[in-house]
This record gives sequence, C-alpha cells and structure tokens, in this order.
Amino acid sequence: MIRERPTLEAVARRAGVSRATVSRVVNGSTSVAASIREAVNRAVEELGYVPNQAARSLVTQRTESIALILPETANRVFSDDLFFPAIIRGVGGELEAADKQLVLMMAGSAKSHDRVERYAVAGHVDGVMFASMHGADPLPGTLVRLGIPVVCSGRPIGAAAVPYVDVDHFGGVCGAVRHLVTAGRRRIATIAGPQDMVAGIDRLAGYRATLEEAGLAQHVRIGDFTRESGMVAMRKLLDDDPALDAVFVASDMMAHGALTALKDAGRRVPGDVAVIGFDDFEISRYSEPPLTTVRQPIVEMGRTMARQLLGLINDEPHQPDAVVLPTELVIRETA
Amino acid sequence: MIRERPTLEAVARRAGVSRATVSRVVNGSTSVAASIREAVNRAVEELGYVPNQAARSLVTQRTESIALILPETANRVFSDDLFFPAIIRGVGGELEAADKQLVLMMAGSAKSHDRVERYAVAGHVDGVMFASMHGADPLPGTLVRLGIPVVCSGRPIGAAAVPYVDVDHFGGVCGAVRHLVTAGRRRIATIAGPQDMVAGIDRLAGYRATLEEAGLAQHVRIGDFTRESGMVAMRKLLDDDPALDAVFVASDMMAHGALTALKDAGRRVPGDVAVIGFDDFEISRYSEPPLTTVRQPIVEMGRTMARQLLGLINDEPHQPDAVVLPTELVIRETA
DNA sequence: GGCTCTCGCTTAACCGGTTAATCATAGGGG
DNA sequence: CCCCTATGATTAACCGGTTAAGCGAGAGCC
Repeated sequence: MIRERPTLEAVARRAGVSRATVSRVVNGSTSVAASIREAVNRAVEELGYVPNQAARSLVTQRTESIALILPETANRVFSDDLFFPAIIRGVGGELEAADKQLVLMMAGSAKSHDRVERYAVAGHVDGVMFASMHGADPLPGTLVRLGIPVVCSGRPIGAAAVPYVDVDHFGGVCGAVRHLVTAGRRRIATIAGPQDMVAGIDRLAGYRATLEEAGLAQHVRIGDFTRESGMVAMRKLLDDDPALDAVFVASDMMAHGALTALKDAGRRVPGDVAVIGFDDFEISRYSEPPLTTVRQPIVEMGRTMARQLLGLINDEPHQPDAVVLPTELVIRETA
Repeated sequence: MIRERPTLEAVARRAGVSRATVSRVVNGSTSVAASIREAVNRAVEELGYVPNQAARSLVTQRTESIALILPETANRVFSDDLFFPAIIRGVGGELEAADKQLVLMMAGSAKSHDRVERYAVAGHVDGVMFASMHGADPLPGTLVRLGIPVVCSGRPIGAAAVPYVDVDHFGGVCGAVRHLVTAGRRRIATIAGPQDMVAGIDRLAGYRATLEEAGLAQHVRIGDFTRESGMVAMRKLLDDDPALDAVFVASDMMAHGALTALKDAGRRVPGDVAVIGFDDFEISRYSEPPLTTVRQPIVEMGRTMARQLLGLINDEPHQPDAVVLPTELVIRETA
C-alpha cells in the first residue's frame, strides 16, 4: 500500500546522472545542460519524485513554514469571536501565495506558552506571528532577541521592540465619538475593552480625548469584548446615568450585547440612545437595527503581517517596524 | 544575536558521553544508568538544548504534525461561517494535548488542491484531516490509497472508503420536522443546503422522509448556507406558498436570513410561521426571536476527528471507520 | 577460576537532501 | 600541437539526529 517514496538517488540512477545534478535541476539551477535537465525532469515525472522536506530543512536550516500564535487556549478562541478567523484568512491567503505553510498554535496556558517558545526556538518554523495578545507578553521579545523573525498584530505592550501591524484605534474612535457629538449627543458613555490589551486601551483613550475636547462628562464601563459583557456593562451604564443618549462600544460583539440590554430597558436605538461599535463584523450589518461601527480591516491586517514577516525572513531591506492601517466609520442606523 | 543552537554532539561532549546515550536520555529510554541520565539532563539544561525536528524527522519518518484541509479558498473560508472556526477549535485542542502541530491548508483552487496533495504525499505531515468538503473530492481517497492516515469531517460522497466523523443529520432533521408537525404545522417548507455536500443532501432527505411519513406536501428551495441565500430562498418560498406556516432551514446562517425575510414580509415568528434552523451557533441564542435549532456538536466533531486520526497514526487497533455523533433539538422561541 | 549472560555504553551506519571542492572535457588561442 | 580556460558534471562532506550492532565489565553459576 505504502508506495516507497523515490529519493534523489533513485531519480539520479534513472536519469543516469549524479545526485548533485538532480538536486540542481530540481532547484532550478541554470548551469545544467538542457539535455540533461530534460532527462532529469522526465525521471522525476516518471517516478513521481517529491523532495523530502526534512532532509532539505536539515541542511538549508529553513522549514518553509510559519507559526501563527493565538494567545488563548484552544477552548476559548473562536468561541464567539470573529477576529481570529479573519486574521487567519488574511495570513493564510498571503502565505499560500508565498508557498509557505501555516502552523497554528494556541498559547493560553503557561504550559502551552512554554511549548510555543520551545517550538519556535527549535527552529521548526522560519518565523512567528502573534495575534493580538494580552498584557505585556515577553515571548515576542524573547524570540526577537534569539534572532527569530517576529511580527505582532496589535502594538505590543511593554518595552520590547517588536515589529507589528496595527490599526488606528485612536483615530477611528475619535472619528466615531466626534460623529456622536456632532449629532448633538451630550451624554456619551463608553463600554471599553480589556485594559490589558492595546485595542482596549487605545480605544478608551480615543473616547476620553474626544470627550475632553468637547467638554463632556465621561461614563466608562469595562467589558471583555464578549457579547455577554456588553450586556452587563450597558445595564450598569444605564444605572449610572439613565438619561445617557449615546454609547461608544469598543467592539461589535459588545455592541450587540448593548443593543439587547437597551431594548430590554425600553430604550429606542437610535432615538433614545445612539450606539457605535468597533470592528464591522459581518453580523453587524444584520443587527436590529444595523450597527453603525468603526471598520478595522482585519483580513488586511493578517495579509500585512504575513507580508512583513516574509520580508523579514528573506531579509529584504526597508522593513518598517510598524504598519498602522486606517479605520473607517461605517454609518448604518444606530447612530 | 542568533545564538548557535546546541546539538546532540555538544550535549554529549559536555556530559562526557556519546551522542547515542544523549539521544536515549532525551527520548526517555529506560536503559540508562541514573547517574548518567542525571549528567545528561544537566548538560541539556545548561546548554538549553532542543532537538532539531528536521533531523529527527529525517530518520524517524515522522513529523509530529498534522494537516487540516479546509476546502475553500482562503478568501471564502471564515467569511460568514462559524463552522470552520469551531472545527479548528476542537482539532486544535486535541492535537495540542497530543503534542502535535496543526498545519492549516486551504484547498480551494485546483492549483492549491494540487499543492495539498503534493504536500501530504511528500510526507510533510503524519496525517490529514479534511473539513466538510464539496462534491466527490478524490483527494481523500487518493491519500488513503497512498497509505496516508486520513479522516474526513462529514461522510465523503463517492465510493472511496475513507474514515470519517459526521453528525446524525437525518435523525436531527427528522426530530425537528416532527416537532413542527406535532405542533400542528401543516404547510412546512424547507430551505435546503447545497446538494453537493452531505450536510445538504442528508438534511433534505430528513425533511422529505418526515413529511412523507406525515402525508404533507413538500416545498423546497435550495440555498448555499449563507445568510444571503437564506433570505432569497425564504422570499421564494413565500411566493410559492404565501400560506406556509413553518420552515425548516438547513443552517442557522440561512435561518437568520429567513428570519429577516419573514419580518420584511410581515410574518410573525412563530405566530404565523415557525422556523427551525440547524447548527446552533452562538448567534442563534441572540436572534430576534431566539432561534429554535438542531444542535450539532461541531467542536466535538473536531475533537473526534483528531482522536481518530491520532489512533490511525499510532495504528491502534479497533479504529472505527465512521463515527456519527448525535444531534439535539434546542427549543427556543421560533418554533 | 573460567564461562556465560546481562547490562549499559559506544561505535558507526543511515535517513535524504545541499553544496563546496574537484575533475573531465571540449573549445579557443598562441 | 599544446596549454589554458570555461563549462558542466561528479565526488564527498555535511546537516543533526536515531538505532542496530558491537563491546567491555561486572554478576551469576558451576
């Protein structure tokens, strides 16, 4: 059943040349006579030869594969979230085009965190990408110090100088909140994201800056980006200030939770309370009412990360340390 | 910057033993004296030795990694879909526990399809898992014939005898439709899934069988599992039979589309029309009204696939050719 | 005491490629 | 005609592990 896989040696014998020559042909070296190249290719074809990556990696020190680290345990990732799938989609497309393999790793527990480090350090991959992580994770910095190409999605917290790709959280939020102010809203609250993530911190900063600029009072509640936490936070905000007339919510998921809470509390949206989210997930086009939100180009982030990493790996010059992609206010019906 | 990675040789020198002995200690062989084992472990520790997987694979013919093939181009996967993320979650968790790596591959285009085959055949992975594919894809069968361990999610169409994990589509749908019948519904339509996928075919079969059994007329429209297609199909069904009083929708996404279409058409749910979906995605708990649906344990499917594949790889005996997981009717408010 | 057996380590072959160094051959110049 | 060079192939070393076979020493047995 298991057909013995032909080796370079076999191809060489069949083509009547040496291993080295076959290797050269397979790797597209130019200095091989056309007739020989022809013969080798025929032999490759006939035997169905495919090079053994392990053997190749052993000598080239390259694996042609790249890790994407998701900073949650496998059980939590993807539960309610549309962020990681989109990142994967962007990364995957770009790597496929470059003929690299995508190795997915979850790094939630301390144990798996360790595993990831060992894996990367062991040279199983040519480079590592981190998807938006929590807190000041030392791992990216560690890997960089070891000379492993790394790119993060989301500006890393902490001192480590790690290349990253992020979106303009601050600018996007400012635009959104200003939109509320311009529309005459005066009691504008926010449901912020976790304050151990840049996405949470920067979006809250944008809210604060804009309200300060407008001379309005701030009402803040913190969520964890889940729908459930959005509901809870919205209820608390309504307790805090029953007369609030707008809320900027730092993620679409939480915004959906907020919408539910508002409906339960008998508020009309946007009549009584305007709502703006952040993300622009697909589902937000279908919420009731359709959600006004700040679009961040997640797939594009994935693509950009991959491109940057590939650049680093091939050490192309002029690799920017950071790329910040623009966000865009998408106006639908909630504000 | 790039610290030279220590090799077995280096560890052996430091510990004052031979390469072979170090190898044995590293791989946990028992027949090594405690004192030597001690010394070797110390050397490993001090040097920060991590074995080189390429070298190891070369001789063991094992890569400790496993491919998950997603049968869409990277651009389409994950767009609106919550199925693949859940599969990944299940698979990822199980593989992590087994210390295997997950290699993600998209196989949409013919070109990438080829790439996947070459990759698997080249022995880059110890086994391959296919996530629900379209039509009668020959690839799984091909790989099986080459002796590569394969497991599919979703019973494969066609003759190939490939181990698979699936859910009880038919039974689940029968239960759901029977629920509608029992509730007194008499004009029960369905929005079926694509008829080139088992999930689409079997669910339609369940609908047909149950209605036949109940002696009721069948109204069928086909969608492609997207929300949009659900909306369109629902409108068509209402054209077909404005008086229909229930609809079984073969996926939650399409059900959400159908809900929108029903609302637009002025139908109350479940008053005028009862709706039952299939999947039980997270979002279905939050639709308006919350969706009654057939739950399929997607994460568990992923886990089971991974377990089966690991069993095959370690050629444990008694590997079932097929595992069919149960589905469960989750009654909320739409029926 | 000598023989055999066992235990535990070392030696060395091998996995399947890449590539630097080497060598054969044909062509060109003097 | 001979020597030199360019071209293009081959030889062989190496990547970093695993593991079968070999071997030395201590224990058990008669």
